[in-house]
Amino acid sequence: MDAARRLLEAEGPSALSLRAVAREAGVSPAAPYHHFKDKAELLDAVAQEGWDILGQLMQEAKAGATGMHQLTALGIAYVCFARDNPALYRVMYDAARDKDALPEGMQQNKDSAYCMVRDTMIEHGADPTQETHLELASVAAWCGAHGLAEMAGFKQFDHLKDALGGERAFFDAVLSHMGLFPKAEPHC
Amino acid sequence: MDAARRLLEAEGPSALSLRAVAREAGVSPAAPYHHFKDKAELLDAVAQEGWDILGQLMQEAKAGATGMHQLTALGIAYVCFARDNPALYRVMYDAARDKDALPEGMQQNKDSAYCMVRDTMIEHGADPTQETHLELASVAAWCGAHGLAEMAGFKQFDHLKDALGGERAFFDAVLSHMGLFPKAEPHC
DNA sequence: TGTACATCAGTGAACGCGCGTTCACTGATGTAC
DNA sequence: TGTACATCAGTGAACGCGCGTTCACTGATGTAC
Repeated sequence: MDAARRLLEAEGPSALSLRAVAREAGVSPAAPYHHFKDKAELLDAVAQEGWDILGQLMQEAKAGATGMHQLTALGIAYVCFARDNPALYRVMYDAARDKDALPEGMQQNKDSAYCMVRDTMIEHGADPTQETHLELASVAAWCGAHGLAEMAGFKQFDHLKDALGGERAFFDAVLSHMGLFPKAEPHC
Repeated sequence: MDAARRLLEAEGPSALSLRAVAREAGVSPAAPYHHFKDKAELLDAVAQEGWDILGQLMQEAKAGATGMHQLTALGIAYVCFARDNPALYRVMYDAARDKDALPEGMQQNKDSAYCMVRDTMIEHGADPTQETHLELASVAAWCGAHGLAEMAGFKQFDHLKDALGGERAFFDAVLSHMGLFPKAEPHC
């Protein structure tokens, strides 16, 4: 797993073959089969690790903010994770697309990234009895953050980052345009 | 190009090799090299075709709506395009990510998908002199639509689609939660 | 109207490569009696 | 304390595969004089 993570950020998602991972781990091509059924299982494990890390980072981000700003902090943490771990982020969503589903438990586990968004909305005024409305707001926020995460690297938006005074300000400004995320407090 | 498109929707993006395209076109593996410098050039061409089609569909969607609803119509058209051409959509963004940029002209050509969003906002009240604000709103809308396009296929949201009475209603509800897209008129 | 030449889209065979996976196997470590 | 056995993480060689790309070549079509 360590080798996979190392390789991923060094060479990108397309370099993540079973053989390459074994090579990086200093081990024969057959060795990984003692730990994973096949390539897909290894990739799934890497992806799951990614979701766990994301959840953890978002937890920390939430703890470092107050009130409604917690929601923005979650969004920023999400986008920063994607920026800092682009290859891992890709593997996470590739795996999800393969199964046409986000990882199981994403909507159940209290400390999953998705549930944190939902819960934070409830804590700050969303009506938990309006189940559909609440879920829609969470999905919308999730979509917005994911969209931004994917766009953020494009050159076309460099001039906006400059105009706003940095990448973080850009993230903040885009998210706050979505209505779901209030403008952030001035720190990261 | 036709063979590439056919193959893409039949077998998915990972099946889109030069050899496979040649095979699908009923031609030898070397033949494509008379039309494209290498594989990347073919993929770029396929992606560009995708952007053109997307722009066209959005144009039509806009023409079929009135007032502020045009913006929602654009968003829905975008998401529907991604749903109907998932593999092509993937190739488009894969190519963009490779170059860290959306296709050139995306922010210049009047009839590009991105500019249509921007222009439609201006037509319906956005202040064209507040350049940064206007661009941020466009980017936010684009991010939201892209995020939704990527999430829409996940099983986790099936129950929301059911609760709302269909996929289109789901798209509409999520987009309207983003503040940038007013609720749609009741048609597709 | 002919002739010479250039262009073009194709062929088919070959290259070297990295891949996922399987196989029989080895040696170290843990465990039951 | 010894002995027999099971488990475990590994080896290394081999398999068949599809890939991108290159090569010298072919035949049809267009064009200049």
